Amino acid sequence: MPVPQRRQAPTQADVARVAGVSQGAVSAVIGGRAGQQRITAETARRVLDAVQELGYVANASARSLKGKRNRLLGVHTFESVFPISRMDFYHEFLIGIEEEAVAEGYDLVLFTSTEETNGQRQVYRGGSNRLNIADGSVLLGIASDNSDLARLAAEGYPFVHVGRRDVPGADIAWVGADYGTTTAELVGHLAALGHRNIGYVGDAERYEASGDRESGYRAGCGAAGVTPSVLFTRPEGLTTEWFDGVIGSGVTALMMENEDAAMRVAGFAHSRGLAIPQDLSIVVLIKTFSGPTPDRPWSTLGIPRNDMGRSAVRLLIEMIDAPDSPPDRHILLSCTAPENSTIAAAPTSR
Amino acid sequence: MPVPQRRQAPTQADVARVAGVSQGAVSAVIGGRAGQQRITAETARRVLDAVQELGYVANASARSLKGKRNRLLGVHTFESVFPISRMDFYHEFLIGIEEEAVAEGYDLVLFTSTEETNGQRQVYRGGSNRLNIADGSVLLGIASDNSDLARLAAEGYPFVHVGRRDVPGADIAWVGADYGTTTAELVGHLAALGHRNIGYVGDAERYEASGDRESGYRAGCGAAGVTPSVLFTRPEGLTTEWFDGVIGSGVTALMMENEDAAMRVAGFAHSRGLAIPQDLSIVVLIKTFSGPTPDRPWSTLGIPRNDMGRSAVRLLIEMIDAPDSPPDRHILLSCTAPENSTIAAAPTSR
DNA sequence: CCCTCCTGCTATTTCGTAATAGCACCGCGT
DNA sequence: ACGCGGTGCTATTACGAAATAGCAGGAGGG
Repeated sequence: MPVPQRRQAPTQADVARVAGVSQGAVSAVIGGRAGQQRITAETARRVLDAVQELGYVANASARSLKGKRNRLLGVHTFESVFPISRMDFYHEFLIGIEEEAVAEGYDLVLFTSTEETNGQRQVYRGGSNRLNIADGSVLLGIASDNSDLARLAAEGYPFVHVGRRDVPGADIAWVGADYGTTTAELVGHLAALGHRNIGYVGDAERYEASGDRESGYRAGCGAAGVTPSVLFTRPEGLTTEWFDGVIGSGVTALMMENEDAAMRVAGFAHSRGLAIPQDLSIVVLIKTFSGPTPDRPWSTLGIPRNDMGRSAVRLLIEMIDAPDSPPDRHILLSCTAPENSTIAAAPTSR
Repeated sequence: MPVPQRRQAPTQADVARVAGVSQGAVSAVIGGRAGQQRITAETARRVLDAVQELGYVANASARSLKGKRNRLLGVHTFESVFPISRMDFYHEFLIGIEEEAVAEGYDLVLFTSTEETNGQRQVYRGGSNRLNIADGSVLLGIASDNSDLARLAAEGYPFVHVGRRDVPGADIAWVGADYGTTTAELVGHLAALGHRNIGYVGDAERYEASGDRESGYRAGCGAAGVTPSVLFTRPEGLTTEWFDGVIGSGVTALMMENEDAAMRVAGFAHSRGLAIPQDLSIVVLIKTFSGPTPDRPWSTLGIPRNDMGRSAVRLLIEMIDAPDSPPDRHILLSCTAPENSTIAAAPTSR
């Protein structure tokens, strides 16, 4: 099969020349818009023959130039997209985003050019906004400055944030995980297992999502008739004295926002001869542990990452297609309840 | 503060209107071609102010239609980019590609719009070629068909294939792993461990890379004074009878292209009471096993995936920057030699 | 005082495709 | 014979950016 040795791809004009018709006729035949424009079967055949002969394919740039869209969706992460350490965290989102982009026939632009020397990425760099090259963007990651988002929103650029994000004065579209509900249910589950004294250890840094988890915890405690007990700290802030105090106060279950903190607590428990989960149940609310995978996986809330990625893309495309009648721009997806690996019935006595 | 509600991205014409100049002047200022076109500092300032005010960014489609650069590099895979099953295989390439793109200040376009309903992706799809939107592309994976590549090359589109790829009549740029040399060295290593009878089990499907491995094996045999013995088959083709025959003929080491086949052989060895590697050394030349990670990792050639990704991007950018004086368009990177996990000295007797 | 040269911009064309306006031609009715 | 409507095309324009041609206006020289 001889490959046409053209230096440049054939255009509709080339096809038209071969078929002996005008460029417009070629466009009509290829576009299949027989409704608006009348083409005889004979002409269509000649055009299609010429297409075949020259190996014509449409120039996507010209096509999208006419359509005023690029059919490009941006993916902006505030950290690198494929860093090994963060792989578990972002990878599944990206899979969902890609799957939905495939289904919708969009290409994805990974904004990698926006990285500063410190590894941080920001939307506005040198005053210009590269995101505009895409019809809209999905934003991922936590380390962002709210002002970038506010500005993007103010400019009317279509974007969806993965993870709940409340920016005062701006109505940001987002797809989040419903940590609150699942956390509340989890408290109920622990109460049903006999736990009457359930502690909550939160991160010192508060985000929208961490607030959700905390209020879910409080709601769950209210429903189960358990007194809430909340501590905010960094993992380093957790000391042996604190742990002894917690155990002494009769706590039999801990809900922890931070996996590193949970690892510390596991160490304390071990040194005090307490078994997890027989003596102390532990739930990790979000997996952030940067070290190796522990032998026994934590009981942890399942984040519907794939679904969140897919939903974000779907919502984004809706926003692009119908900028004036926006659909519900805030989507909360249910988390899956944790396995019972580090959850057990409350100890009868200690 | 009035919010510039931009329903549609501003164009150079919009900028020109605000700055009180013509569209051509805006283009000249932005393009920085002060050499050919004279613009006063005052006019340039007004234009740049308007750019800032409107948040203007050039339309990628229009630029590429005109044959200009977008600082976009395409990534085309012939399968989905993030499928779980293939994750190990592609992920590391993508990391390298991303790292280098970050370093060079390019953004990446993942061509996901080219997927057929059967999951296969092709360059020329739906009668159009999307790749044009990027300045050049990195192609990954096993292409079903060489004709796409030949055609792209004939059209003068800059692209680099990851993995060696020889297409008759087209000079395709590629970055490959030097399987041949490492395989040859490996035969020498086995010979030094006392193996005089080293079998080679190849895949029935032959690619450029598999040919490299086989010829490396033959070269290594020649250098070590060992008689080569090659079998091409699918894993299902390996039977107990075949295995018994191989062992009976005195083979003490097997080099296998396919990890699934190696798993089969391990099963046979187990049923015959032969220990790996004490009684039989096995080297897997390329990890393709689709099942769970085995307990003991195979001795296997290390593919420099990250480096291949980075090198492909570097080569691609060179090709884009200097299309007429191409650098060496074929790069072979060394594989790392295997660990001795399933390699041992030849048994003294059996 | 007029002609030339230079400066700094504007006007126009180009890229490939798609949509719209418009134009020849045919057949039919009167 | 003349008009009228329908058919099947062609001609033109627009999309956004960039390159090129060209044009006003001022400076300078003769």
